[in-house]
Amino acid sequence: MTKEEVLKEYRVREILEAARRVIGKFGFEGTTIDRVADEARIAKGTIYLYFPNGKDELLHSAVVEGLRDLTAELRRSDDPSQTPIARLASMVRAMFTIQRNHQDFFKALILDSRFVAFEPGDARETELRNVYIEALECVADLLRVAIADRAIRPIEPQLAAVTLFEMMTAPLRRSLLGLAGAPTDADAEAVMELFLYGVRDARPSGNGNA
Amino acid sequence: MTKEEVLKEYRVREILEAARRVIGKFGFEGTTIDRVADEARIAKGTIYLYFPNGKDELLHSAVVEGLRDLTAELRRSDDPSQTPIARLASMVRAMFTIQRNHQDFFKALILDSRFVAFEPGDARETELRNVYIEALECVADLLRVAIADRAIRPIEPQLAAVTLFEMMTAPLRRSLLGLAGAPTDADAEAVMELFLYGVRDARPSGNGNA
Amino acid sequence: MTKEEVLKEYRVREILEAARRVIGKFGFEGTTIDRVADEARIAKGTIYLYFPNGKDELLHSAVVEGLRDLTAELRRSDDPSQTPIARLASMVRAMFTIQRNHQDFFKALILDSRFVAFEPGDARETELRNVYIEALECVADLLRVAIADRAIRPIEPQLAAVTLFEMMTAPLRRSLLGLAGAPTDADAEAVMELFLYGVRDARPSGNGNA
Amino acid sequence: MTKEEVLKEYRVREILEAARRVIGKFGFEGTTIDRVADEARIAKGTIYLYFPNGKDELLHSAVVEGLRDLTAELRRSDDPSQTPIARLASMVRAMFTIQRNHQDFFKALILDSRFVAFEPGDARETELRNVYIEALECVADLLRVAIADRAIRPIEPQLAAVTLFEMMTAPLRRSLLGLAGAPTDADAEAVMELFLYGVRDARPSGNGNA
DNA sequence: GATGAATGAGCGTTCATTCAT
DNA sequence: AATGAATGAACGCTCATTCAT
Repeated sequence: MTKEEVLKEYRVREILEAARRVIGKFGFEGTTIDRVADEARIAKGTIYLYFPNGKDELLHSAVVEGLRDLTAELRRSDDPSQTPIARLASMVRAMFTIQRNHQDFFKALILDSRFVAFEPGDARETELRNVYIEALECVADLLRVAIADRAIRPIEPQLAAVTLFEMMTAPLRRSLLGLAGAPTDADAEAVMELFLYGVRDARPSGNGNA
Repeated sequence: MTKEEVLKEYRVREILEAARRVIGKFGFEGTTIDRVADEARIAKGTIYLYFPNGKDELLHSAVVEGLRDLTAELRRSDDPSQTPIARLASMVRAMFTIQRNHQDFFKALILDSRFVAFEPGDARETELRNVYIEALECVADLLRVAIADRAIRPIEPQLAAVTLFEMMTAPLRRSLLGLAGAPTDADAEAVMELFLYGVRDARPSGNGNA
Repeated sequence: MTKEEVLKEYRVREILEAARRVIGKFGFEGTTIDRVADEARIAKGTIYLYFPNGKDELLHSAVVEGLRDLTAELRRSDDPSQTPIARLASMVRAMFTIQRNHQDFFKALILDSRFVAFEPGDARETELRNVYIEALECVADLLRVAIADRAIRPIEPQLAAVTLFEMMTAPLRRSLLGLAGAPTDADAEAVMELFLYGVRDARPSGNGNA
Repeated sequence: MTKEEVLKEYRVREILEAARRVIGKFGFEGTTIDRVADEARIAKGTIYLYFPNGKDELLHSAVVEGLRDLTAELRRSDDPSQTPIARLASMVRAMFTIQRNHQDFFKALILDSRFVAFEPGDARETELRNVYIEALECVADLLRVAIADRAIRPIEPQLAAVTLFEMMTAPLRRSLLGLAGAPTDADAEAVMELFLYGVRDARPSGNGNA
């Protein structure tokens, strides 16, 4: 990689980080090129050197990078020597940690983003899809292992993974509604337990109607 | 109710429906007063006769009405003579039906909305919260009954309700990612089963590691 | 005059009075048809029955009527049996009284009005001119008498009349600038004295340089 | 001063001059951002670079600048080595000159401005007041000197100054009413004489009734 | 005649984008 | 490469005017 490329990558990263902070502070709708430039301490025009396609591209990249970080973190937190269930629990905890660390950005990402809002066929839609799927597959792969291991039922792994992702937003949503404080580790455990066992009462004396 | 009030309510409804269609087509960010007026086949200024506080109020009302419709539908679908579990299943199916009927709007609502984006203390934030909570409580109440009935475990009903709400977006999200077709009744069943039983393998020979 | 005409004149008067109150409260720029209609307790559309040419015509008429009232008041206050100087003093006092009675309206009229803002040739410009001149001539005629009477110098009566009119706004302007309280009778006397004697020191020991 | 500051000041001046021309042509109510931008041959948005607070700020600045120019001109025209009366006469002549040079603008300023139209407490109201008072004080100070010098009577200098200001608008008003041509030097002399001596006939044979 | 709901031109303002320096 | 002044399309909103009832 040439010196120029290194510099370029550094600049791109700086801009994207600034964009994430701005998104966190002002939401997607409140994110303007001016604010990102200010946050990155560069001139507005400079952004167009690194993101020639403008704002859409920049926001897209910021979201993609956020999801990639998420994926990377999920992978880093994984310890294949553990049982599948323990690994799943680790992943859930890891996602909660990331949510907490980049809280404002993920809050915006979850509540405010148009996730898949590009024109059908737009290359960016594909990329966004792929990076989301990649995060998903971390979990789905683990589910496949767990299924093979008979640790969990033979359900559709991808649907279960999406479901788990959505479940993890529940404590955040509840917090935003003022129904609870910020998500805690206890919430991570609660979500994990719901995901594993559901709500059904398994006690022998349980009411067996369905 | 006087004739004027009837007419006014009719107009308000027409505008809100137009707004919902526009939100569905263009997302929240792409929703402009011009587009709503065009969609409602009225002049731009007319909107301000019925929504004097402008766009924010209009979007807020559209979202609130959407959630109210949801709540109403949940209540209508409920048959208290059934077992709690059967009633829960009905609710899940009802929500899927609504999602299907107003698919684009709910897609925007779920993926794009700033749900709680008003200034803290804004009366609208409170209303939005309340109407969301009302929908939530339909489910939470049912969960309380089910718990009393020992049909489900003594979990925190409100968290479980939020979680169920989030879970129900999973098939929609999956569909939007191109990983599956539009949500079906089968998806409703799958979500219901996950919610009830979780993913854990309950077979006697199951691998019990945790 | 037919019954219809009487009614019409009554309505016109009501609307004009409402307009004057609104102008007083909100200034010319803040005067809208809606506000005038509200103030007159009639429907917006009704105004167009009596002022088919719309807002410009209405404001024009309100100003004209205000000036006519002023003229009428000046005439009513005049007592031809007095000396010209006493009659002038009465007129100045009368103008201050009117200013006080319709303070807000005249404040707007003096400070805010486009007095002669119509297209050249517009019939309304002519009318406005004429009604203003009519008020002016009340004073100018008196000045002519005074000149004939050798009570005042043989100056150009019309210019002197305009000047007196402008001088009378000085206490109001001073008040609006916060440099003094609302115009008082003492201000009327001071203006009158300045108009009669100027500022020059007439004392024998006075410094005679010019 | 850096090059940027010079350029900025130049632009601000250009915009303000354009604004003054537009105000002169269309009056305050007819002054739109579009027209000012057109007149200044810049894009509408550019105005907001130099007047971030928008139209109110722009109009305010235009008026303030106009009054400052007036004050500066009054000071420039003053020659302290002359007698107070001669200095007063110079000031009156100077004001007429300025009126002539920026005729349309001052016409609007005099006839159309809401001079003190901001919310009470608004910093701009204070500034406007102050700049007006500053112009006033040029004259009031001179009047104080003249009083000390016994050239004029011991009248209230500030009221006399406001009165003189108002008197100077008389020829302009007369002209606008079509009662005379544009103000001339002769009008300046006439105003000056009225201000000094009033209208009273001082001839020995004069009619002394009051 | 009286109404007021409906209209849409026109306003002030924002902000993504361009380009001369 | 980096800048930020300049641009102008597009937005939310107001309000004088019209017209069906």
